[in-house]
Amino acid sequence: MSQDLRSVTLFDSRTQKKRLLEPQTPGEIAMYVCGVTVYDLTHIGHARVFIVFDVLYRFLRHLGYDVNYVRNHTDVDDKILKRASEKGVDPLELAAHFIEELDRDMETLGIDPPTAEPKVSEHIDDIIAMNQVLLEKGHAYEAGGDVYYRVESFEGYGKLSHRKLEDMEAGRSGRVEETEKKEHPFDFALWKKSEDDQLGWDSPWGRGRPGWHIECSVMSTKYLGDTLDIHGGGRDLIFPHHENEIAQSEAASGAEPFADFWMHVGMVNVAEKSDDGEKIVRKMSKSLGNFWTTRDVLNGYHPEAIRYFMHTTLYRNPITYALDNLEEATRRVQYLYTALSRIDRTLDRAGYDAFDNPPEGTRLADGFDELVEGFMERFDAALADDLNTPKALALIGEIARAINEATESKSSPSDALALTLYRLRRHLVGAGKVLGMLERDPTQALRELRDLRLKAMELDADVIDEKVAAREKAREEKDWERADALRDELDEMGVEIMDSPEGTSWRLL
RNA sequence: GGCGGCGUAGCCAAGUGGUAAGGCACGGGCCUGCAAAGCCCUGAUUCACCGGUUCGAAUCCGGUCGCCGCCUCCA
Repeated sequence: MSQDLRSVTLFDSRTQKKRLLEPQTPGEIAMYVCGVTVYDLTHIGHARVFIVFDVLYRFLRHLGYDVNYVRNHTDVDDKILKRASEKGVDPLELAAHFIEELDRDMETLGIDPPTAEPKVSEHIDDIIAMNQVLLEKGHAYEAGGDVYYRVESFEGYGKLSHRKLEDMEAGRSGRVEETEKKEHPFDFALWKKSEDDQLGWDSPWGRGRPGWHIECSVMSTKYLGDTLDIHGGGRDLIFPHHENEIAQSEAASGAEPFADFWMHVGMVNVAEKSDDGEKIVRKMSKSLGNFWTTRDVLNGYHPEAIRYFMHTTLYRNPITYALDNLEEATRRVQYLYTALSRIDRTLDRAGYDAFDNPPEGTRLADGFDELVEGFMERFDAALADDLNTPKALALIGEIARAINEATESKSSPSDALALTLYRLRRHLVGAGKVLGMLERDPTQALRELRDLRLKAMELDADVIDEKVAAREKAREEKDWERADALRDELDEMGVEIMDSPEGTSWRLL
């Protein structure tokens, strides 16, 4: 396929510039994203990466690209071995368990499954094969059952992270593992010897297991070829993980570049109090122990609210996880779904189910032409500019405002207004789909949002409904004093009352 | 010490050479029995600070200050 697809500009971390995405095969995209080392539940830093690339995946397909999206699970790793031995379980079973948990969280978040999700444990032979190639080409050496990559053999080492081996030496200060086995302190393990009681596979160098970086080089090229159009992951993977992947892949295949675009997602920060009471904002990470699991956050907030929150900041910038921000995002999602439900209500009033085939000669209502006609183009342009989701959200907000404006009147809508509402809904839902939002039935979504709040506030919907009903009765009797007293009671509980011609509804704040 | 990023209204956050999107909060109005929701109006002569380039800079260059990330496992 090579018809006119909208051109997409992305920021490439290697060249540190925005550039036009020009896939090797027109119309097709080969994309690889580093997944998670599965020894625990995912945290929302992982969730951010998954959401960002989910949007890219959705957007590229929305434009008509055929996307081959591979995201791995690292299920063989020393952290997994450590955790498994602590718990006295089999490492591969531990990993399998956390892959299931990850799948559960990502499904809840509405992450579309990638084309393939390969695991290290299923590619040991391929890893051994790439090691052999690297050994043959002199880019690797064996040392006492281990195999190391010889960083000085690769001229471009450092080209992604923009640093030189010499510069790193200056700051190393004993932090890089030095063994007498290594020729150079920055040489890294492609294969590690396993003790008898450790997980391992037979290899030409004895029983062992893969090093950390090799699995991504192997799996990406196996599924997508020697040159990827896009390779992504969290910012913190730039060095050493992605730098090492380049060294391995380019040295093994001889093809350059390994990836045309390197995309890196900014860190999720968290605000904390330091020891002396100062407010500090710093990176969320396992090693700092200041992380929120995706599961925790999902227990308190709607998946679409989490997605909305992630979309409020450009993917490359850091984002600060804060309850206020999640709550604001929740209210925005509520606002958007409320707008959708207003359309249904208004169209129902006029007896319209849909407006696929508007009556002959029907035009848009006055004042809505510009917004309705150019919308998807503007929306696509926002995302085509390096995934500018904040701008995309602003545009979505315009549609919702227009819907609310168009549904202000309590009377039956004209044909023109019905058509306008129909088109606005299509835009809102269509744009939402690209961001992985607004795909639920509005009534259902609003109920889900409400139920989450009920749970968080430990309230019972029946109790609220009773009070609301009692207030409605009082209102019918024009007993304003009693009605207002009941509303005050509800208000105390955090329940907000909304009267409308269709009756009284409520929501939680 | 090396490399990279950021500093835009009370808060969150786009914009990166052509004269400051959007959201939240605040204030005013419409609607309402009163509210809420929704809608309308309202806020930065200014983009950390100091110089420079330019007809023109938040946007480019140099410097200063502050914050953050990577250089060790990390998404």
